[in-house]
Amino acid sequence: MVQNPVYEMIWQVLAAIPPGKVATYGQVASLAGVSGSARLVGRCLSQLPADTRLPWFRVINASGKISFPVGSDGYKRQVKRLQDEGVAVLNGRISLTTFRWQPDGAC
DNA sequence: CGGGTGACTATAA
DNA sequence: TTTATAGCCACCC
Repeated sequence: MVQNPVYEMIWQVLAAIPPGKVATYGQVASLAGVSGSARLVGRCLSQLPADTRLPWFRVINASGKISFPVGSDGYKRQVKRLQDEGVAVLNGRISLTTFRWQPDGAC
């Protein structure tokens, strides 16, 4: 259950990220109306069920890297998902300038 | 109510 | 470039 509408907003923003693109925690937070609270996004993702349909793997940190410890289970899963969508992960880093999601603001 | 934590970010040195 | 620090907000004890 969710008590806070913020979480649902985050999920909505998350689902709006197109395939082949990525967004940072701060970006998602901003679009969800909680700008400055990137940690909330991280918390929200950490609570997502393993079988969720949401593209949680399209969310990375502002450094263009995956926020999981390198070599961890979640890390490998995220890299696999990203690569499967055509996102290049080189040296554990993602080119934000190339793959960053640029929302059209259509709402 | 207060203190600690976390899949974060921006700024300064 | 990397490290340190402060700010951020919900959740848990």
